[in-house]
Amino acid sequence: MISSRFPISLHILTLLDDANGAVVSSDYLAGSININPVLVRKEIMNLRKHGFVDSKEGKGGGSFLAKSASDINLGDVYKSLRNQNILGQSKNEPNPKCPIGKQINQHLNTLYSDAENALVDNLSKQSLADFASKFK
Amino acid sequence: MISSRFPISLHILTLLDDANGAVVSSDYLAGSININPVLVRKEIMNLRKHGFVDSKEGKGGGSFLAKSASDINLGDVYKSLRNQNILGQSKNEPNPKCPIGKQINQHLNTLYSDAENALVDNLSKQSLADFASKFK
DNA sequence: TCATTCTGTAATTATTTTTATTACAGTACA
DNA sequence: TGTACTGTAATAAAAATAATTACAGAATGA
Repeated sequence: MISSRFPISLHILTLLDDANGAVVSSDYLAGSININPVLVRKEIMNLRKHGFVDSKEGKGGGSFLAKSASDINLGDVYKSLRNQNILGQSKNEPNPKCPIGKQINQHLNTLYSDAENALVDNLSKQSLADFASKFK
Repeated sequence: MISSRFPISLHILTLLDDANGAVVSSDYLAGSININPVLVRKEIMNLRKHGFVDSKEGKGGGSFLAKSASDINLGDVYKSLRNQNILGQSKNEPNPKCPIGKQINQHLNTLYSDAENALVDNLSKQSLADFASKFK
């Protein structure tokens, strides 16, 4: 299943788009998503690192989109969440003495990265603006 | 990340293909995958339910492919693992008082099922025979 | 026929991953 | 200079996964 971080990130971005440039606090975001504010701040940290949002510290601070919603594409958001290669990464360690087990991870990884590319390509067809427009 | 059940199922199927019709015990499978035999038997139960494999009880028993490896396609294997719709299914319950939160799951689900279709279509390009041939 | 070697399956426990909570330093505003 | 935020670490709680134990039932073959 797509990491639950993806819906959180998308939710944040959608709310920020909805705020129309206004600064939004992590507490407000957490309230809408219904998760802990610290988790929100962690996701924002990632979104900021990837240039999707920016934040302002201190009183009256919060986050806002760092670029136009039409310049943020959902495939890129998805990709921003992977450490290396999200989808597969079999952490399982098959028996190296088995001729199949020995090489299966290598083949699985190829399979996964192809499949994941197809998924990302699909997500990339949509911008945050497209997605957010569904709420209007 | 794709459920870790997918690699397990694929591993099982690949080993059964490799066995060339011979009956393979869940202990042997578990040994190659390096997981608990009971987990293997559970996956086999699912694979059997979907007609990919069949099993023989009792002494000398085990599992074997129920159809030709070229008639088993990886997209179908993937699909056999989902309860309803694997990928997304935001279990998160956003705040219903928030105009965005209220409807986001509905939009996420659409997004997910499109993306998942793209992924499954990609996997469907490959049969078990194609996959297994990489090991030779 | 009966000991043996399997499967099927439930119940329980252990482990890992995910999420929430607490805490507090630092920043900016008024 | 108090207040309302962010940033971040550390810890605890909860949930999801996986392993283990256990045992009934099926098929085989000595």
